[in-house]
Amino acid sequence: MSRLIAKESLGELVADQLRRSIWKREIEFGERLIESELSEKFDVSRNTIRDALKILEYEEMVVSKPRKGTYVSQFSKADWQEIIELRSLVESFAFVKALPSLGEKQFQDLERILQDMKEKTEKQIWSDLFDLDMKFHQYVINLSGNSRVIKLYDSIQVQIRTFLLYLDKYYSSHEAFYEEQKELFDALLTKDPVVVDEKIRTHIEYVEGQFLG
Amino acid sequence: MSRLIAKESLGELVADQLRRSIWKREIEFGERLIESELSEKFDVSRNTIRDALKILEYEEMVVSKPRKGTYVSQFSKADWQEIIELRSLVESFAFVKALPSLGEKQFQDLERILQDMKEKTEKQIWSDLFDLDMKFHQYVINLSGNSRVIKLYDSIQVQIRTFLLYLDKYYSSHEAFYEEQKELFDALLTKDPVVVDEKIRTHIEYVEGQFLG
DNA sequence: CTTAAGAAAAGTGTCGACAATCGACCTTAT
DNA sequence: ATAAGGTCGATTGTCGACACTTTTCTTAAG
Repeated sequence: MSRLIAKESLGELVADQLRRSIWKREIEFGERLIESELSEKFDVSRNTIRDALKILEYEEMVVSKPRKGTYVSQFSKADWQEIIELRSLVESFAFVKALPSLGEKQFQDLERILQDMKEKTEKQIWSDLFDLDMKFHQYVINLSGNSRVIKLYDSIQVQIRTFLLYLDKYYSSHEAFYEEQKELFDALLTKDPVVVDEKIRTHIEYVEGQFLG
Repeated sequence: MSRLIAKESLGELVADQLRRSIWKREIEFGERLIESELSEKFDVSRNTIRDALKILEYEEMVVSKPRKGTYVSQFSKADWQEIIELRSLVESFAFVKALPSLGEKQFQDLERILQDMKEKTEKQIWSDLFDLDMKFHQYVINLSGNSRVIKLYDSIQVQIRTFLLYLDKYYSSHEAFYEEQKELFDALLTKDPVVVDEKIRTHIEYVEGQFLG
């Protein structure tokens, strides 16, 4: 990944921290982020903070109104629908496009991730389970080979991660979550574009849609 | 300067200027952009220039390597294929999604744009023709109602505009360009999702694909 | 000549300070 | 009591300066 080649800039580092803080709920949704405060807290210049906020803004994790300030995004149901719609579109496209690149090795890698998920399912550790889920999807997307789609998905995924954090309150069964993923894996095994496309859409709808009554 | 109207930040303003400069070929593809030079040229601080460059980077109009500098993007054929692929995906989705919102008024608006295109076609003014083409597509996309898709398309469109500027060297017939657009309009009139989806994909392929032998 | 090492120049990353703007509070006249 | 208008503190927008990295130039040895 490009991030490993070029050591992250200070701004990206701060953005990572902030993102995690949001995920951990140390920062509330809708909360206002004040540059000078953050500047002091992270012990970097306000300028660097602004860089970080711009990254988060690109990911739609924060919204900033000129001369008003920047606030942590509050996702409405309409927002989630938009995100899911976009994710579904991009992901089904990328998955189908990745099919030709799925060989022995790739399936083994994916199976390993699935295996890890099974463990985490037994241990009931939601956050790890989500991370693995994202890893699984990202792995396939990367095989699609369209760098712009990959980059786009990266930013969608940040939002998805935020969404899944909400989900754990509503989504009761770890096992069902795992089973769903397994079915997706099986769909990939068929290497049939129509099957995969169909499965992706129902998968996303199943995993995420049920929250949006 | 007395830009009292300026809702846009100084950075965005500079980004606009730079974008145009690239389109006008006042700045070459692949050229290195030096912050301090631009800072002097536009008479703003280097910090503001950095903001502008970040915007352009988001649009993929420039590429910047940490501590190395930022360069105007040089699009390879592979890049164009990626862009066209992504455009095709996003646009066919958005067009179909916009169908229910297409009423009397909307068709009239579109017809007017088409009319303008006809004029420009006769006058053989490529750049205006392209602008109208983009306006047409954007109009429909906006009706799709998914703000994330709209935002995504905005950034794709900047690249498309750059592409079309290349195209005019290879694309000889103004009339054919107009006729294609007219067919797209007719497809919309049917309000049939399958027809529209199909037409969008062939339209984009036709207009842009032929350049990529 | 070619190449390597090191000095100088150029350019980017980061910082603290000042200016412009916004929002809350207070005053005052109806 | 309330609404228009003014004042002040808080916060963002913009700037110039310095630190550090990369590139270029110089020069001397092989």
